[in-house]
Amino acid sequence: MDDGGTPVRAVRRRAGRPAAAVLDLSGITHAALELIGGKGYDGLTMAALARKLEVAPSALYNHVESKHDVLVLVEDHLMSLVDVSGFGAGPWEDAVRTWAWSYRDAFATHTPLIPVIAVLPVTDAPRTLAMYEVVSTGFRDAGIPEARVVPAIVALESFIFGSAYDVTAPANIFDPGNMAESTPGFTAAVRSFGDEQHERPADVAFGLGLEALIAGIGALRE
Amino acid sequence: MDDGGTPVRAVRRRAGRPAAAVLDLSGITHAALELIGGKGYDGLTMAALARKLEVAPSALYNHVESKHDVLVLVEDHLMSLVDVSGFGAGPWEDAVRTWAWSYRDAFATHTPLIPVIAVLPVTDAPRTLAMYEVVSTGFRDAGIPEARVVPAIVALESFIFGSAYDVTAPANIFDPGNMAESTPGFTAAVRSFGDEQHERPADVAFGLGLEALIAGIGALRE
DNA sequence: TCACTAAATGAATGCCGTTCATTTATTATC
DNA sequence: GATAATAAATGAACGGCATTCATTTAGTGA
Repeated sequence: MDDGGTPVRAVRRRAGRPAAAVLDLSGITHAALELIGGKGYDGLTMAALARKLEVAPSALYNHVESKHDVLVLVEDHLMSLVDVSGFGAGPWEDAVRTWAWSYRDAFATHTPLIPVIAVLPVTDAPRTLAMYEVVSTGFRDAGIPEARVVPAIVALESFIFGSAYDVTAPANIFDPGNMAESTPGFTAAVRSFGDEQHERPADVAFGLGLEALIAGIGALRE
Repeated sequence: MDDGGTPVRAVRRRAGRPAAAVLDLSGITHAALELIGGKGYDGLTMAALARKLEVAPSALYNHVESKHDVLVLVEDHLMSLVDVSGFGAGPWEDAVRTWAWSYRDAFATHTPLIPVIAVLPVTDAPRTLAMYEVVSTGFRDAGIPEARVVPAIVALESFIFGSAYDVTAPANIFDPGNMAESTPGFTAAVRSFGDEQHERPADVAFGLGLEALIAGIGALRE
């Protein structure tokens, strides 16, 4: 596997503008995704990105203003993996389920992007905006009062972001260890949950919360 | 305001163990909170922390293993601000409301801790564990089946964490800007929401989602 | 008394994102 | 067609970051 550790070019490119541009936003995005796939977000550094693209680190700054821009590129790419196909093609509840599960799954392996998305003006991410257009239209057409569409989506997204973290939590996160005696109620609850689970714990919690949100928001329809 | 920029000590302490210990975990925690209060999490560096405590940066490593440990100290301190007083003192729904709103508020100004909490084994944070004990007992006593207590809490927490980010989002985050024409459904929804809001937008979304979760989880009682 | 441990200093390390002067090629203008 | 402006690369440098380590000094237990 190419870890981006060693440049493959035989000869160094000499200074100055090359005949054909080496870099573009799409190439930067995909190189970033490869680095993340290999070593996670720790592996995504401007130096490693430059190495993988066989340029000097400073060359990247002709195309992005900062590393934050790179994260936005990756975020907007991932957003195109979110499945909005259910809206307008069946019951609203099913569309929301498909959307929410695919949204959580897309970002569960990209949690470092969550702080970026959560406060990112939609203008900066065209595919993200396109996703909102489909979803908000789907909510309106399902009968959600227009003034409630945005808060309903925000509530669902907040739940999705938090749940994406949960997927990455270690299996023993709730093991009270040697504190078990002083926390009998919690310890019993953790045991009882562990005993009867078939699905992944994170999936049980996500399913439970999602169905509650769908029911509560669905009740707003008129 | 003390920004921790300049050490106040007149004379340098000479090398070697001092007669009385200068540092302890509580002092480190409170100095960290002061730094965060002043300049946010960008201001929380090991060097700034050392400056505020009037020690060399390396001295901190006699008390914590890494900066991550400092974040855990802060996290566990904040968890004691979460209001669990409602459990056992009135209706379950009211207890959950009090708990959830105070939990979200405690971490809305500390979102960089969320990636830390979300994957932190409870053993490492005694106050966090104590909070779970009260909440899980409250859920069980309210009639939530024992095997559902943990996923119910996890679902609520996921929503709370995501919502904490939402509080910090810029006011114009949903302004579609010059893309408004291509996203008419979303643009109309954003307008309609903006027109009639009285509360803070983040509070409307949080209230909506929280009531849905309370209703859905409450329906599990037997 | 003496070894061991705890807690401080201060110097050094390697990595990080970013900036800037410089070089070269393309594009736009007269 | 010359010339100016712009775009895209290199390579050297910067300050800041968390962390490590040798060293010094003081308290502690055998």
